[in-house]
Amino acid sequence: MDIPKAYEAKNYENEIYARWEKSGYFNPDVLIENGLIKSTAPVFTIVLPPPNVTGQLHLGHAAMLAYEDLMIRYHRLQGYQALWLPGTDHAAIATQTKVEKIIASEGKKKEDLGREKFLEIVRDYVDKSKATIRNQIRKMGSSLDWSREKYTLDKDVSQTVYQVFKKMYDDGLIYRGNRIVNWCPRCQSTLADDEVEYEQQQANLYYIKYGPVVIATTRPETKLGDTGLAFNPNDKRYLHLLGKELKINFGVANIKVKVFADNEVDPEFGTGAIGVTPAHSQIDFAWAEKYKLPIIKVIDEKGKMTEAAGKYAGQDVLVCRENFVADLKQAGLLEKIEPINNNISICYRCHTAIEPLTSRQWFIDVNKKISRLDKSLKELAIEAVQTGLGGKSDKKIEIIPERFNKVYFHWLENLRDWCISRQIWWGHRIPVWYKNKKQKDEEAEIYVGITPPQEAGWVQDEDTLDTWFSSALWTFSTLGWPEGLDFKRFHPTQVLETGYDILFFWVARMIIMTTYVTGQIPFEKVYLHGLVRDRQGQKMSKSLGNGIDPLDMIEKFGADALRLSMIIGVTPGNDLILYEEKIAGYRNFVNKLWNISRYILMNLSELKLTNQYPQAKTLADEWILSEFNNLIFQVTEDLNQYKFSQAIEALYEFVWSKLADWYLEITKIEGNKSEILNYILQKLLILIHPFIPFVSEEIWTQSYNRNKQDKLMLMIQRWPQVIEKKSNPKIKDFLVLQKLIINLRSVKNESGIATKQSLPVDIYSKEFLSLFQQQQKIIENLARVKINWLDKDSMTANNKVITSEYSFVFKVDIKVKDKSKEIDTLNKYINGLEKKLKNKQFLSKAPSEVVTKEKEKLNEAKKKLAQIKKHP
RNA sequence: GGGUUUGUAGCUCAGUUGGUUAGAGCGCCUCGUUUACACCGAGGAGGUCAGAGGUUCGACUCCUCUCAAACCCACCA
Repeated sequence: MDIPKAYEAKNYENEIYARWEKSGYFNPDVLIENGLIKSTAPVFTIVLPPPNVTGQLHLGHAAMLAYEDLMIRYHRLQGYQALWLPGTDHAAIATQTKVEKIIASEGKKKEDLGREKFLEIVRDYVDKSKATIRNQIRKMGSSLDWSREKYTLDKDVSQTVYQVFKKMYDDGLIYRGNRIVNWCPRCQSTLADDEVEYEQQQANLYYIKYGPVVIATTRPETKLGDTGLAFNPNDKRYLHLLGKELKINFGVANIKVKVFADNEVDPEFGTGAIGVTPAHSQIDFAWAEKYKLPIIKVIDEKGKMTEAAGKYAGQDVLVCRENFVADLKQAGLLEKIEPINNNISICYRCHTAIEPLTSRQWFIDVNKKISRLDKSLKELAIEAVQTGLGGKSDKKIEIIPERFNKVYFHWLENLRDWCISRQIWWGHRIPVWYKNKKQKDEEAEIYVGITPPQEAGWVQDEDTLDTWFSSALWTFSTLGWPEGLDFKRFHPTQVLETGYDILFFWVARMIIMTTYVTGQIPFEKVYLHGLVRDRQGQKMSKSLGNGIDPLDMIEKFGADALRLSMIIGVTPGNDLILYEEKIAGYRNFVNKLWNISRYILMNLSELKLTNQYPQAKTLADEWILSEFNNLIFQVTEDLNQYKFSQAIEALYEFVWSKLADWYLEITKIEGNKSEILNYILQKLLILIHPFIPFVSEEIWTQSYNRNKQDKLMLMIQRWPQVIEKKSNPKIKDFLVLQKLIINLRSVKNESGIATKQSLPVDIYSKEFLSLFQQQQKIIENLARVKINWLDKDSMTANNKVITSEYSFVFKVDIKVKDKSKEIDTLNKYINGLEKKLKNKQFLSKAPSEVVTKEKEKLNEAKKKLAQIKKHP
């Protein structure tokens, strides 16, 4: 048989994926059509978190694909209708920015091209990018149903987007308002609150004479737009001013401010008095609503001062700041400047400083009660996780790990209205038309619809929707909501698996929108994975240059090894540290499995698919079958509880430490194991397939599917059943046997005796003599010794004797290392146990089984000690 | 300011509801090519479980505090 010694993943993986894909079996409908599962089989659905169309596959994606494919393949093997639905996201700002950069390198600007021409270029770019990412996803072995692939800008998906917009508008949940928003002057667009990041910065705190008081501010130029003066109600310094309207003279400009007191003012900061600028600060805007202050916008969308800023109109914000401060100084109004550590808000995409300003935008009202439900969006989303919605999807959403519940609730409770309009071109254009007027006109007559109004002359809103608006609909917009058969079959989905970093951006918003639109939860479980970090624990990123390219790793070690490196030792919600040696280590495991099957194939004339439980003929057989049975139980249990790491660790341990290191070695001694090896290999490949699909399928092909028939492929086999629940009492005998062999090897090794030299030993055991005699061949072969059985009388103190915890004794005519250290630790152990057993509290309060156990331990230890002392 | 997580062998991590002399992989040391595998085998060294208290008959495990690291939310006008 010409099976290579080493498994070279890259020689097999592409061909295997092609076979899987060609079979059509990623699509549950095809399995039904072929009679491989019943149409009544339970459903298990995951929608793939759609990667951005801009991107290359990175390790975050790779991890996501590994976990999701694992779940899908497990359920497919369990006989479910397993649907994993692929798709991509148009990623509005990210994509537009990327293409802008590309055309900029050719010296072009999007404004010169015009909207339509620019969008054409973006579409071309997206087409290419999509093809790349699709193939990269395939490289990981992802068993996605490509026939159902979706894209956020697909016609039907877009249709759903517009439909939902209209529904929300009709329900009064979407409104247009002139409110404060986060404005990115570079992107020239609004951002949602959670798209804003913060960065610490050294800034100046300017103390400015402000009529009768002094205020402190880091942004003097905004003071031109002040309409209020605030202090804390307990601050007696300013109480006399409460309710007054003050004229403030800045020398170069005059403003009018209303004085009010609010608990949110910190009297300790600065002078305790604040100039309030409703148009350019989130909290000031809220105060303006509360205390009915006028709103004066002094900074525009380009980051320049407006007409309202008087002589500074048209200046850049920073230029104005400089000029204004100079003017204040001149007028003797600048008291002092203090350095201060300040958090400034920046755009999460381009890190430009955010300019909060008022603007006429579209918002989703998260607090308004939906009349037919008498609940707000916020309440609905909380309910979905807290108690469940009742009705068809009465399950409540379970977040794994659970601790993220708290984070989720906290976020929702503090959620403000969500600004959904973006001033960029790439995305879903807002389905709103204005009659003969420009959208800036507040009084414009509005038409909201899925299609444009019939009459001529209506002008569509220039803006597009926040990319997360369409992503929020993803579980049902991809399944043909509301009438599609797939929607009825596969929604709610079972699991959403994604990174915890988009819990708010995406997961929470899906819950908000889906519960509102469909009355169902979008998914039953949320499995959150962590971030992939480098060896130093740093986040992998392009700018740091510490990123590992998953495609390189696949090329070098194979997709299976990469998958293992991201599953083993990883728990949900926790970050994972990845580096090349780790992946190489798991490549070795894959190779080990390969060689195990190689050995089996070389020794077995024939491999047969069978469900016949094999007959155990020897102690070793009993042991391995019992261990394997436990393994089936363990892996199934762990996977049902989403403990992926524990499941594969159990498999790893079985394959390497039990099957390869012991049982296969014993087959070389006992021979004639085809029935058992056939059984174990067959079922083991099924158990391990969700973790390492490629190598398992390849071994399967060589063992059970040499003609490469679709219907015989591993990916559609049935998950093995646990045969017997009780553990076999004979197993303990095998453990004793192992112990003896390990002890013998240890003696040989430490005495410097060559492994291959067959060492003569005398063995005596009171308890296990017959066991050892029965297993003599195994002992002699595995430990490389020649046994002479002793009876008790022939024991003498003259020979060096080794004891084991199972109270057997063997003596050999060689030097054995000093035992004093072992005696020390044993003595300590015994003392501890004796103390414990003399303790009346322990005897009375501890459960009797524990006490018995401790007594047994003490006896064992004493016996052992006695034997060591007798034969030092 | 509020919150979360983490701290166990040189490194990466397990350790189920408190009941072993605390485990694994990698790395390290010694030996080794025996009918699959050197991407291997055998043996071995290595830990006062961050620290201090407390609860308990008993704590790596539960509670409190301290120290250290990472992250999230709010935000300083």
